[in-house]
Amino acid sequence: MALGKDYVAQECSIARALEVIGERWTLLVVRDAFYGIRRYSDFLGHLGLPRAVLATRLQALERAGVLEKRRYQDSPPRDEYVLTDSGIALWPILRSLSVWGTAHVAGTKRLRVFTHADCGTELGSYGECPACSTAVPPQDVEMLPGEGLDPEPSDPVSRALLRPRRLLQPLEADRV
Amino acid sequence: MALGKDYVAQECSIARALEVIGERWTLLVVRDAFYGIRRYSDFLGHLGLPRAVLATRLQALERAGVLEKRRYQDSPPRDEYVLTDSGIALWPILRSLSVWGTAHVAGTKRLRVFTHADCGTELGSYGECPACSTAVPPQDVEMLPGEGLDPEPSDPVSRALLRPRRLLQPLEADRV
DNA sequence: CAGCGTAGGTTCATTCATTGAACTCAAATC
DNA sequence: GATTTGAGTTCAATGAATGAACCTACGCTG
Repeated sequence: MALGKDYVAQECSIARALEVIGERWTLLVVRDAFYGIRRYSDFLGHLGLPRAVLATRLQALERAGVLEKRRYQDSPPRDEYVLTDSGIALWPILRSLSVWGTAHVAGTKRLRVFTHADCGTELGSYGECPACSTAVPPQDVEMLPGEGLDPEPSDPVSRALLRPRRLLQPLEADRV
Repeated sequence: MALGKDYVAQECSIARALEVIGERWTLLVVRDAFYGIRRYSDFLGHLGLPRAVLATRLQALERAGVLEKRRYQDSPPRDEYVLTDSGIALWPILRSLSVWGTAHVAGTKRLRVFTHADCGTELGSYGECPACSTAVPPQDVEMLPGEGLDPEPSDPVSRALLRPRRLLQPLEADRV
């Protein structure tokens, strides 16, 4: 988001946050990173966005310190994009967006259910566990498919995401 | 956000939420509504966005049921835009964005401080009161200027917002 | 009552971002 | 040697954002 056109005039931490994660597709890339997606081609296949936009977003998120690019093999050279601590701190934002979307956008069924892995209780509005009354870190969140989800999606990433899984757990582990 | 270019392929409540509030400027309009701004000209002066964009956003938010347009005088006819219950439910999203922006975007000082009006305690990350351990509804949130804020802003709306005030309280009440 | 001011918009040309398709490049595999 | 695969970059066409100017209905002032 560039100059004059950016939110620079805004003395506001919300505006600053939106400078980083407010562009089109950006938060969906971050969401996918929470789902365990780490590779360019998996983001591409799952999000269905233009390659050029994905490359731009990944670079911007890396520069902002939300994602870290790391080499996972040398020959051929391949990199993966992993959430940093700063990126993991975005979880409450995604959680509150998801809660609001389910409750207030017409026709949104429960598509995914998030539970506290330790006790199986469904998370509250802020991502806390009502039973244990603690904030649940994303590592301890279990994601389960909800009723509204297509049971036979065409792309392999969506198919892998139909299985219950921990947030942040790399997708490679249980690829079909 | 139109077709093919929208997030329709995404079976995801986050994507649905972003369809409504994910466009440029939209969340800042909503933020201003929480600050008590209700009139076209006040949004315009405070946000500094093009009039055409403001008109488009206000209409979209009204259609989505986030804002309600209501006539507050008949001659000349004047309308104001007020948050609906669905709009007020966006508060946790704004709160978590603000917390993340302050903590993780370089150089962001505390610009505004939010406290539980009943007890004066500063809100926690999710907008809860650590002292009373309850979620604080925006009506009960007091907003105070932080250190990083310009003490002599040029536009009258920013000047009015330097005073401590309740969220959602109409700005007209204490206009300078 | 003529002229000016004001709130709340539209319209318009220019600039900028997004899209979708095609192209590149290096390494691995057939 | 030919093909495939991952990870990009380049490019023309489309769509959205910007900033300025214009419009309209009403109220106010002299």
